[in-house]
Amino acid sequence: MLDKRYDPKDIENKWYSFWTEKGYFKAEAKSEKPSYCIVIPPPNVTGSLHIGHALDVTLQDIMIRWKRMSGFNTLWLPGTDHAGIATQNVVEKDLKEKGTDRHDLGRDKFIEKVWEWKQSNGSTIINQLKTMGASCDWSRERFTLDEGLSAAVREVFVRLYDEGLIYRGEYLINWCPRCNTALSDLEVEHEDKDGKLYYIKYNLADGSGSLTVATTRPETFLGDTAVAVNPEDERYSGLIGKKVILPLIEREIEIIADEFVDSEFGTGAVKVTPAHDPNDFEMGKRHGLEFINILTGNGSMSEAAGPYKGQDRFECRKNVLKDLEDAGHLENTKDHDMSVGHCYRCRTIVEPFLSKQWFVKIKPLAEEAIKSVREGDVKIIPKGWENSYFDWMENIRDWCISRQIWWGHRIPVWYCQSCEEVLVSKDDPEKCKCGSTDLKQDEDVLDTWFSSALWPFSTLGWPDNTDDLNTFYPTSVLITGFDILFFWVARMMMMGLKFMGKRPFDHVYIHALVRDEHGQKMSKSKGNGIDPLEMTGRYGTDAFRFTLAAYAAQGRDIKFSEQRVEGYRHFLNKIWNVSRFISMNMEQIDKVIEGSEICREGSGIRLSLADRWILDRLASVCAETSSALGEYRFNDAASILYQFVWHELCDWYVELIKPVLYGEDAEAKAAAVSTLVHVFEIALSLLHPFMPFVTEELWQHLPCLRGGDSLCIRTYPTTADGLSDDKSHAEMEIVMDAITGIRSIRGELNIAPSLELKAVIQTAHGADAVLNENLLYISKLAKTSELVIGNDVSIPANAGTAVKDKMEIFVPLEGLVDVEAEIARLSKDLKKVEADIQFVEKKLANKNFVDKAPAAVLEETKTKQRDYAETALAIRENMAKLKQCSG
RNA sequence: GGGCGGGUAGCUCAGUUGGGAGAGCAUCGCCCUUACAAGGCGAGGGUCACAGGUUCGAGCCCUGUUCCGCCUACCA
Repeated sequence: MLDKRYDPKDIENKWYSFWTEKGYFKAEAKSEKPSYCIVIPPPNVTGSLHIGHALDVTLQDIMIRWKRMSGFNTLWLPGTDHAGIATQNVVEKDLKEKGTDRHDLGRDKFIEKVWEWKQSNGSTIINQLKTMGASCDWSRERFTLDEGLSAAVREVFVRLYDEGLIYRGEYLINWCPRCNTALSDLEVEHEDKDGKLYYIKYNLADGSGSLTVATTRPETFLGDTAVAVNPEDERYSGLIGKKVILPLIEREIEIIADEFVDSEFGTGAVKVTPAHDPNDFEMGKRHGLEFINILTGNGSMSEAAGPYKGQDRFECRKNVLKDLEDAGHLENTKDHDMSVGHCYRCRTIVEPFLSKQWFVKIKPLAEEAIKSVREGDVKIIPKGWENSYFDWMENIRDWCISRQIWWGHRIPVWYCQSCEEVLVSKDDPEKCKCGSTDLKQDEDVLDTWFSSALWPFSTLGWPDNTDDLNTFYPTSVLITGFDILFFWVARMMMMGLKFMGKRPFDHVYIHALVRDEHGQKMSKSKGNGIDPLEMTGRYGTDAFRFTLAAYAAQGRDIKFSEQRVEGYRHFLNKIWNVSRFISMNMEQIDKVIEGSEICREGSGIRLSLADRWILDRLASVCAETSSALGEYRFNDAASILYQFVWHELCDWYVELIKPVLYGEDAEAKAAAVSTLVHVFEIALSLLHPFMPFVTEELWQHLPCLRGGDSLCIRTYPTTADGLSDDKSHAEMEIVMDAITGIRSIRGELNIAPSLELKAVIQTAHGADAVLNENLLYISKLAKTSELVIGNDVSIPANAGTAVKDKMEIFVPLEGLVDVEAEIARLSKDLKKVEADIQFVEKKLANKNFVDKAPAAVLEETKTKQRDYAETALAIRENMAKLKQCSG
């Protein structure tokens, strides 16, 4: 016998080991079955599971388990990302604590250290995925820096280079002075800040006056090589071509005219610093200006900064301002909102920095990726994200892919030290064309996202032509958060189309971001994160998973509330307990009838109304669940199942069959228990993708297993596992009306549930036959001692009443409650109905409505009018009778 | 600067072609009825942000306002 309460701990470990030992998660490289494949968004090896992963993994696992049960050759391919900068930062921090750094160690030793770190810590996140129940094929686990993937990276680099789509050049890029590396545009996070706009006065070289420029970064004036004004700006037209002298350092620069300058902004004159500002960079090129780099890689001032050399950039800003002020050159300071770029790995403010880097010429790749979505080859769900995708793709700029770090895919480019030759090669070259063996490989590594862009095919064996590749590419769906739509999804699109000639996935499902209660992104630095492992520990993985699924409405962020997890833990407990109830009653019958037999038309099994009703509901629920999952409506699927299991199966069906189970009719008992077992088994199957552990545990306790050794490979239910039956559905509703009617009278008048009541039901529209055939349901569920039912019954005078669709219910109150209370209750009801009547009659009095509304709507309204009138009349009569009694 | 999403019950959120607003939790009342008190039964609770418009009819469609969140941008 199961415990009274559900305790998830042991159960989760037990079944996860069982599944993996049996190899249920393993995909077949070749199969007759249709394939279904998801590649996991590889978490960083440095990472630990956060709630975003938890959501991501849960949704993927739901789809994978659903498809696996539905007969697909299913592959969920797991793995991790080497996360260049992040991982290097972690290991460097370790080294720092030990009083050393990577430069002391040297490149090879350092990389060795990182691999050591990876070996001992890299599986943390993988193990956490397992605790979430992820049914990945672990035999296919990949790492972005493993041998196969590295080969793919080199293949891609070389081919793009050969096609002229990869080039090297000196440009202004984003530089993180703390990580000491270039970053792509995407790796810079902008943050709005209340800044200042400083007005600096530059004297004209000829002594004829001065010119004032405005800037947010005053220290960059040290690198100014011009001042620009708009050619149309009459204020400055006489100054173009003249020179000004930079204060403090006394350098002469020219005043130039450029249309870029906005005369409205600041003073209309712009200081031009070509080596430290993207606009100025362009202007510098247009006008052939000098590029003076005033910074070093670590953010301190360079030789070119003259007296400020060696100062930190922010220290320098302070000093420059002070010196300018002292010299009378700081004319004004105004508040100015601006956005400042930060490194997405370490939050340090990034600098536009001139350096030699590798780039991907991306427009040609983007064009194909745009086309693919535009033409519906790849579907993005929800569709709203397509706009963002197009917008980004259409305005895309070349991708800086080189990083000045050590951990990553080293750029496969060698420079001959004897001649000028540049060798780009998949394999390490031994000698140059010139015969020299003195080759030096490029020091830089590739952007981590370069390798993850290849993930959907590199993990399946590419560039080799493998069975996996043939079977599983294109993959079925990519499930991820929108935060990496550009970083990753867009780039996979480009690379997949380019190198496979086919889309990487059929669907992209973009799920919400999990935020805290204030709608803030959860993050370590804010300390507002919810630890998923804490959730699984406290409530069990299944409850947590179900919560995430129930939250996952399309196109809306999740503001996570722990209370809701608690609610779903109660749901698990409910399921657990109905299972106990089933076990207890199993012994009542000799043999459980097979579900297939129960649901077979003409099987000859005598099913009760309740049996037929729950089987009808089951058929609908099977259909609705699958259709919701097919459209990625996870929250709908979850709530359909919740509603069905708790309220229909537990609250109604179990209660309805109790009288049969405790009765003497062996045949009815067998039918009821068998139906209960069947419906429960199907419900477990439907729920399994959402809550794999508890459903497996309970399924294993069921007597007649149809699907084999494990629920996770049982066939997913379809409508054929239920029995559609409109008639029973309609009849059951009549019975339920009678029960809820009596319960309502009892509840509102505070009559103890234990007290048995007499009830008189005046019926219409054939309800009498249905009710009379099902007296037992009503007497047990509504706790009645006597039931009088008919189209023409004698109505008790002093009674609580309820008016329903096809019946009027009377519960004699003699001695039970005071009549005044019931009159008060009825006048409340009457008020409600009278408002209804008013509402409907107003509509019908409107000529426009009668003329223009569709016939069906008009008819419905008229029917309502009649029904309301009847109800109101009945209530008034009942009140009158009560008043007579009391009066 | 541009774009996107949102403002629905005390809280967290659903609401799929426009026909009288729903769930879970919380609240209140009655119950320890032998699957479950992590439970059962019953009940209360909403000017669907605001203002216009289209329509016989608007939470839903259109316009504007406002508040919140996010994305994006070569905003000196």
